[in-house]
Amino acid sequence: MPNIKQSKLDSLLRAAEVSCAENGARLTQRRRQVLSELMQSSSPLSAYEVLDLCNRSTTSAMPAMSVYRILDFLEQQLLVHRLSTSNKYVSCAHIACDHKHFQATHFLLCEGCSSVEEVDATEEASEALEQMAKTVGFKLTTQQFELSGICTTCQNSASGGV
Amino acid sequence: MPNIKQSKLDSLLRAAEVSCAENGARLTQRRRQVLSELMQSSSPLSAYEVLDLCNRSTTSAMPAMSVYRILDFLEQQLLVHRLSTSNKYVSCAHIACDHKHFQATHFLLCEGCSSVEEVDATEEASEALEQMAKTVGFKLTTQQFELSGICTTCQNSASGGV
DNA sequence: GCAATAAATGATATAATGTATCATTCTGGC
DNA sequence: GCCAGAATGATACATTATATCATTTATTGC
Repeated sequence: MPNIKQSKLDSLLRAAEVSCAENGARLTQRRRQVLSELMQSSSPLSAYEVLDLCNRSTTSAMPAMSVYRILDFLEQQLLVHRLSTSNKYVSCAHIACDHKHFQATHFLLCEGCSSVEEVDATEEASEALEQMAKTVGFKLTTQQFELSGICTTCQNSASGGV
Repeated sequence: MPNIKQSKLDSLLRAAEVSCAENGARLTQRRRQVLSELMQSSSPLSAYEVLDLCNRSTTSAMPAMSVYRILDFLEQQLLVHRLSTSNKYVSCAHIACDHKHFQATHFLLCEGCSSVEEVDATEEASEALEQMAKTVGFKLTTQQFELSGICTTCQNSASGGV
């Protein structure tokens, strides 16, 4: 279910290519393919789900190893994010814009439709959590949360499905 | 490395037994064994790590399936918590006291010594996160965060390890 | 352009983690 | 003791992830 238009996909991939080039890296055919599948998915995908999608759309079979390698690469390039609670991957929501990942990034996971919303941490939330950690002497280093909830769409379509 | 005294361990296990009984459940020998290993560990353990520890201390080998079943049981009884970012388990910090899990529970993971601190969510943090979700129309259902950082001990012993 | 080098991918094997299923044993109530 | 249900054992298998070495593809210096 391609939930984005071809033109949109193309421009995202172009932006990703530029972004890689700026880091002295290359967005090869395989990497583009993996990233493209993630961009077209409305929900996070596991490594093997990505693999299946890739092998469905092409003739030359990709080995699992390659998918893991490529996902690692894409994550380093900040083109995809890994959700640690589900061991799945989503393409970054800010590939085409000039958004930088200065703050912590959080993910809102809809229990209804499995969609994911990527949001920046607010000052208030970061501070409140830091304060909470401080009360037991902890000094936070990184923050990335995956929050379960119900998205707007699913709240309205009371049924709770896609 | 048993980081708790035998007397402490015994009283924790007794409390766990009582807690189970109150729910009409039984803390069997196997379940006690698994819980005991988690209580004695200073850091979270994976299912297979628990399995190895159990099989080291007894003659009759426990199958992996049992460990998973028992961990599920103990989690339902709120005697252990599952850390979703690492797929590991820790024994609850509040087995012996009358603490109830009314609020969300968070976990502070020390990058230095791998220890875990269990803390209740503060009002401020919960509210700030809810607010953050609200800005994109999300309604949160559950919250449990695993925050990386450095614990007091490791901050002081600048070396950073146990 | 072409060899030398590095980067990326292919291919195979295997480790690690988690679940399904059915058989067996244990437990409490009668 | 017997029965029903709970708990565990045992086996197989699905899923997820990594190690390793061979091969292919791109880049650089000449």
